[in-house]
Amino acid sequence: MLNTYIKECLYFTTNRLSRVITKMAEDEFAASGLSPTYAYLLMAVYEKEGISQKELGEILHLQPSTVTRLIEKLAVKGLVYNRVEGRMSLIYTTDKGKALEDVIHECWNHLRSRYGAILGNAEGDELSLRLYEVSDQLENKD
Amino acid sequence: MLNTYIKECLYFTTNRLSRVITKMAEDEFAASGLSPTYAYLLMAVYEKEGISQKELGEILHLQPSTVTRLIEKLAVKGLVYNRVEGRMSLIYTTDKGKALEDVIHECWNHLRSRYGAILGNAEGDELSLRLYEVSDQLENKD
DNA sequence: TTTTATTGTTTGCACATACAAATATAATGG
DNA sequence: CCATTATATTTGTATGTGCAAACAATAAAA
Repeated sequence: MLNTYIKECLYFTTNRLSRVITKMAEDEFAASGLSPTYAYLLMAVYEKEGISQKELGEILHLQPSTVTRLIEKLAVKGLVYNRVEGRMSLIYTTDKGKALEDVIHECWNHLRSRYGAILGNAEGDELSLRLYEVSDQLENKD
Repeated sequence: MLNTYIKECLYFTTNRLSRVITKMAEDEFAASGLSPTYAYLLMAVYEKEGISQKELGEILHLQPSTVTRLIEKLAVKGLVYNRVEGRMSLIYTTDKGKALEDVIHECWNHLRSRYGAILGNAEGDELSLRLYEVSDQLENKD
């Protein structure tokens, strides 16, 4: 049965969940005017003003080229700027960017409690952590 | 700490896992000359020759427009053709498409045992099933 | 039967992400 | 100090996916 193939395939089920949860996240983060990935990037910059793109890529687990593009767009929106330091480009939030911090945090909380309400709060967090670890395993023991 | 935000966010961890497993799947399905999604679509057609696009979308949990595009490309490769029946377009495999059945099945097995070797076979299947259910919950109880 | 609503598919557009190659800067070995 | 290698970023290009609107065909209602 195909259903079996599909339900038993981590590729498939992960991607399906990814589509579902992305939609939910976009919905919640809409209040900030950003898509979720941009919001997360911004959060990383709040935590460390002057963070390098390489570090951002490591935290968000995104390719360097992707980080370049994300920052480009955030810069166009005037939320972030970069200062080139040697071969690195260091990222800082603008005042306009800083002004979003609370909103973004709110969105994050909403999202978390939205799926928490459905899955159970503990279960949601536990699943999330599990997925994080599974990614690690699959990436490294390869 | 941002790390907490990230590890505790199902949006984030799911998408990360999605990128990791997709890469692995693309790697394994390369032997078939198809990316994984195309291979799955083809598997669905093997199971039911003359399946409608709507059904395909439901099985694969993809939007109709996406299914249209997938089929377009499979048709260009000569693996599939469609017969318009009223307002529906019914999909059939060509001989060339049928010739891939075994290869695709092999790829599927390889993929499954590759992550099974890392996560444990039972754990892999169990996780996959769990993600399937979680998707259902998030999609419906909304 | 003509009009209206519903359903299945397609088209136009947009976006997130990746890979590979190019570029630019720094570090290291001769 | 120069030549080579390593590192960080950018650019060009491609892909999978979605949404919204258009289209086509059937069904339901008037």
